[in-house]
Amino acid sequence: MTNETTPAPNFIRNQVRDEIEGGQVSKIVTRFPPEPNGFLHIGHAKSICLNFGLAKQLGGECHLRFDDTNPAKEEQAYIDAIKEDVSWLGFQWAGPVRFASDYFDQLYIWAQHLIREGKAYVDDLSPDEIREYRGTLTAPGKPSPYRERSVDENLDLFERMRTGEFAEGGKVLRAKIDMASPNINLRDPILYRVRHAHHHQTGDKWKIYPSYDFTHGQSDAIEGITHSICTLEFEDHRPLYEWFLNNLPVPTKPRQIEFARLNLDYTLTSKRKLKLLVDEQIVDGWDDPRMPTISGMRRRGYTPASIRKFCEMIGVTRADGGLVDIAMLTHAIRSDLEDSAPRAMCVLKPLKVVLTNVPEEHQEVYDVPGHPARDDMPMRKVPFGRELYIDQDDFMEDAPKKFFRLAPGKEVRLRNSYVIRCDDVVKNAAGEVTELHCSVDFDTLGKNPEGRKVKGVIHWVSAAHGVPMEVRLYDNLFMVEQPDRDKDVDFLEHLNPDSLMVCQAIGEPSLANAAPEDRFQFERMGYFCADRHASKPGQPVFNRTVGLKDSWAKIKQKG
RNA sequence: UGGGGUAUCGCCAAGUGGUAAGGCACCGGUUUUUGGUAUCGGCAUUCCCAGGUUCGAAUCCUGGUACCCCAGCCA
Repeated sequence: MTNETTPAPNFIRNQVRDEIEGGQVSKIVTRFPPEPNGFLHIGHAKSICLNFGLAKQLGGECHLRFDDTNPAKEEQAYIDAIKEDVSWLGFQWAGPVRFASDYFDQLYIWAQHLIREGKAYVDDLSPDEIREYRGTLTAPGKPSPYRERSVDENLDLFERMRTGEFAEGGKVLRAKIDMASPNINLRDPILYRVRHAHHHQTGDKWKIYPSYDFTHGQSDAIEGITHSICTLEFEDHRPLYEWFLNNLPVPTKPRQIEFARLNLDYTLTSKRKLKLLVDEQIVDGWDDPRMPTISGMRRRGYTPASIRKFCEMIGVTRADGGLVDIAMLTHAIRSDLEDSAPRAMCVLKPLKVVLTNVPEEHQEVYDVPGHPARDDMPMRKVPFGRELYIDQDDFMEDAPKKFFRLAPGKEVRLRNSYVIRCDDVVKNAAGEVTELHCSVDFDTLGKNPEGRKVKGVIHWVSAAHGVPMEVRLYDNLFMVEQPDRDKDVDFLEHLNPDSLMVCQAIGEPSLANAAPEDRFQFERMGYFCADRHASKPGQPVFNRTVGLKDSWAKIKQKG
């Protein structure tokens, strides 16, 4: 039922297609290489859809490889979460889950190879000294005094680094390239650093860990990756990526291609900052429905198809600095759920209505379609009686002309039921409306009233049959388009205090036994998803995924 | 006047010398027992700017401008 879009062309897809047609590549192999130091977010979804999507469409394969070269920041829990997110999005990796750490032995041998070739050396400079010697953006660096050590000494020192003889920060292995290069990545980049850390995959085997630069391209080469797709900030690393491939006896020569990362309105796509929100308990974990993480969006009610569609919509380019309108995302989920979500009525902010001309013992049950356009969805039973709840927002005492809902003396259609007229407004001592007395026109069930038009339709729930339930409404986590735009203002300053609103709602009986992750359209209110943690059949808890488009809100705003 | 990139409608984005796709958003009509959906129509004489080449330029050349990335023993 999901309207999966056909793949849009983009410069990478076109290039790979040309290479396949031209015979330069027989089978494409890509990889998605997350570091297990946090949860995946919507920006990663773009990369996942690109890498897995490309492989799928062009008859190749895509690997899942954890880029686990920094044990201090990584955890098994993140590995588990990432695997689940990729699967949930609907992608299967080829072969086993892979780890850069699977290649540590080979990488070590290749490091020794560079030393023997005179292309790598052990440096004793401190971190601060290394920074000084590196120079600046405009000034060239200068060679370390340890740069010309002999091959034997380097080999010996490197071996002793491995066995844990030296302290962290004391020694590093560096490539000997060019300290005066205008590309800072070529000023003798660090290959290995000493880390006496326990690694989630390799345990305590290693006291040294390879850097990203020394690991990534060679891992690609070992796996036979043909196209190593990454984001634009790695563009400056490409000469280094290629330097390793050209100076090491690697089995294949992958190519790195860069694309622009996703920037989304009102959304943070920085793992570091998202982690802060979690650590400071500003949100309820990585999968809080307000988080732009894959798991947060899942819990909010986004479907895998909607996220895939969004990624197709935004395209893939090298143009940076752009900012995607969040409306694109909400459009993607609405268009999916419009077709697939069964309908139900649920009153979020209940206001009691007594139908004075309906007898106490009166009972009616309607058979209502589960979806207005799909007769393959099961019908549901909707009971009706003397006392109902409607939403507070559907009544106004002093209603403007364009307000088509209920007001004193005015008529409105109860969705799937009769037309009623508001006769009396009951208030408490504080002057607040507590109850409405209305009368039913019994000649309006399934037909329009005689001689007049009733334009408004509102949803309702029978008071005697309604199911109380918690419903959570969400708004943007941040109040500004780019919460981390200004370097001098803490992004937390922009937090939206009203990003979560909890309602004690009353839903129609068909909602009572919803299973976790069941999705519905609450008519006129939006799309809702039973919370995968808190919701239980018989005691449902719903999260609002996204509201329906609301043209009344626009009219109201204009005045 | 360090290096590497990018500039096409409010936003995303096709387009690769032959006379500006599409989506989102927005505006208006029709249908509608969801102010939803669906459907119809509108929405860049112009492609960052200025010159130049050409019968013809968003596409080629020259010179500007703006924005993004790089000085982690992070990835």
